Amino acid sequence: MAKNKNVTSYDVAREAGVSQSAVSRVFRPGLSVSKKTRDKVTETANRMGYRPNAIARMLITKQSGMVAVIVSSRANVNYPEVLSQVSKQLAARNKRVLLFTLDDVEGLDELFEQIWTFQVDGVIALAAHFESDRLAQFEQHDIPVVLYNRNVPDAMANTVCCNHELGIKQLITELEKNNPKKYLVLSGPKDSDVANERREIAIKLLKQFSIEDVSILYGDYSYQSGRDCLAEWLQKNPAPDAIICSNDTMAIGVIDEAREIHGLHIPNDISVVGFDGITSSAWQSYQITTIKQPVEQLVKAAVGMLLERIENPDSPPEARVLTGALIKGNSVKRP
Amino acid sequence: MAKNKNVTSYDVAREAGVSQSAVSRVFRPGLSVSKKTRDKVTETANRMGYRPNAIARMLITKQSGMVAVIVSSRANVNYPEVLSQVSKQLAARNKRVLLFTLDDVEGLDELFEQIWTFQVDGVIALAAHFESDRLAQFEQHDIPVVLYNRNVPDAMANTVCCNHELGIKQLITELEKNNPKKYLVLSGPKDSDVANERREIAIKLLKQFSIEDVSILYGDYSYQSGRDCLAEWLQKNPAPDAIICSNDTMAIGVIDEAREIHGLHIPNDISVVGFDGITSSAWQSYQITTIKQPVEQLVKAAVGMLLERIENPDSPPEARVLTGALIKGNSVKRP
DNA sequence: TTAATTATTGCATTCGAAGTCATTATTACG
DNA sequence: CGTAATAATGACTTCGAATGCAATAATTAA
Repeated sequence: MAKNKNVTSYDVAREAGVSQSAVSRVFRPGLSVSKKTRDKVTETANRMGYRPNAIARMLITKQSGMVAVIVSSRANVNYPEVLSQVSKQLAARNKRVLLFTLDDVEGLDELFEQIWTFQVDGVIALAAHFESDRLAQFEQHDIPVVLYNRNVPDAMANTVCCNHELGIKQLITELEKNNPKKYLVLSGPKDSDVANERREIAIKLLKQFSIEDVSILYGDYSYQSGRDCLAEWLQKNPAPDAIICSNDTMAIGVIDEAREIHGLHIPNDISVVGFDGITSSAWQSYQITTIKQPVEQLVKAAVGMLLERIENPDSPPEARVLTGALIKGNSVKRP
Repeated sequence: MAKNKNVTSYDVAREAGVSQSAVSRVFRPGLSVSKKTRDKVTETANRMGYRPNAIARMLITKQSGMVAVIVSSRANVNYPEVLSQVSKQLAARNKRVLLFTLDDVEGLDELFEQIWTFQVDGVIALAAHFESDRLAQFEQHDIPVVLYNRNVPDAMANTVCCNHELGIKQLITELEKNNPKKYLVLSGPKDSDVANERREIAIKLLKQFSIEDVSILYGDYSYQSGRDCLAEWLQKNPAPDAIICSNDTMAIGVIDEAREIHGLHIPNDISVVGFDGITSSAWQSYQITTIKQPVEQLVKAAVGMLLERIENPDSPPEARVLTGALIKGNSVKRP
């Protein structure tokens, strides 16, 4: 069996004594074929090792069955988990993932070229920043887009995002139980939308809690930047009471630096909170109080919206905001 | 400009007053076109927003320009880094990544179906286990395969792998500096080829070092399994002097468990080594002595071999073994 | 049993670019 | 300036499956 290679529907048709159309119909669901020919074709196809050629099918149906997933290098947040969820859930809906990684804005034009030429059915962008004219291009090409982990109310694209405001409010509420005096906010990079959003929300909420003594530091989401920022701060200032980090990775860096280099005790000397709920945030040595992103549900929402948009191109853009779970770790001082 | 959608080479040809063949030639490198027509066509194409349709091109050239990357769920080792490297390096060689994730062996048939129908130019499998009849299928379909992070000498596929034997030898040499009495080997799961290889090599090398008192534990590569295995061991036995973990993640689990629950000091009470050199192995709280996989070079080798095989299908299978770097952390007792 | 339906089938065309081949325009050279 | 060599061009075919439409077969109704 399975003779492989270049067995076309014509070959099967000839062998089975039917027309090529008949073969084609057997391999498309819900088309009118008699049981007799169906069996005959199926048997012959199996015997000859025939598989419909997806490329040819794409060409005629104008559906590639592929979804472009754009991963910006900034999106390390849960990257593996998100990506594997996306792949799995798209597979369940009979779509494949065409993966694009994006390092710098330079590659953007090239990336878009690729997307047009591959005629993908849709796009899921993980934490990538697209100017609105980029989004307009997708519109022009009739390619539905879902932005994952972005919250742009006015966009013409669908978005899914974790509820930053609620999450950060919960974190601050935790921190406030000890009435810390001095707050530090360790933000992600200024060119990251998520980082900016988280930072501004933190500042706004702290104001609402009537806290004025807040300093802002800027890291780049990395472990090392968490360490560096804290080290630099401690060179000229006393230790703060609480640090709000824009992600868990920096929080881990902060904790390591505070503990190992400066002999500070977490949480007694400094309370630290993170965001994302990455695996290592729960490790015994850190046990960070953080907001766990509901990755599976976020992805489910993203995939669902995308497919809805593919099937029904006129459905209006939608923003889905899901609530993360507060993880009470051991990085915030108990009253 | 950029009117988009369904602008075909015929449209451009008509508008530019040339034949469709001419348009096609302009967009393929190295074909004979006069400067005049080239300019005219390029201008018209840009004005009309024409992009060659990759699907149609695939059909006629029988080259999809896509490489299937199969990620087994077991491959968490450096997953994000490897994947992003693969994507980047393939992009540089003008190939795209079609991503498949593999959870269980159940999905394998379906996965292979997909690969045939999508007519990918090649396959890179990350730490997936394929029986030899599976490999034979690739052969039959004339699809080159590279197995990443696997070392199967007799296979008919290309393989790239880190030098486990050398790496583990270096680790044992480090450990031996203190003449530990009791060794534990914490292996990965029995159904993982890499885990089995690392375990057997460790056992063999320990014998060569004339060490007989070795116990084997089995984890599943996860943090939690590292903790659980050590906890279980310590219930009935005294602490060992050295633990060889098959990956860094389990080593981190072991360290956390030893330190936080059992009050043991690393490295003074127990020396621990890992393997892989993942980011978190270098975090201040762990500083694991480990072998760092040369991910970039491994990927470069894998991509290089694959493309070589695509261009020259008759080139013989090859196994590339690259040497990892010994990272001297702080998890092994100094003499 | 026959006409009217309905279910199957095959023919021919289509998707969009690439490549073959024969034809025509250029250039080179004696 | 004429001829050979070369470059450029377009008409036509190809890749492999899907589908509209007309033809035929199977069912049903009368």
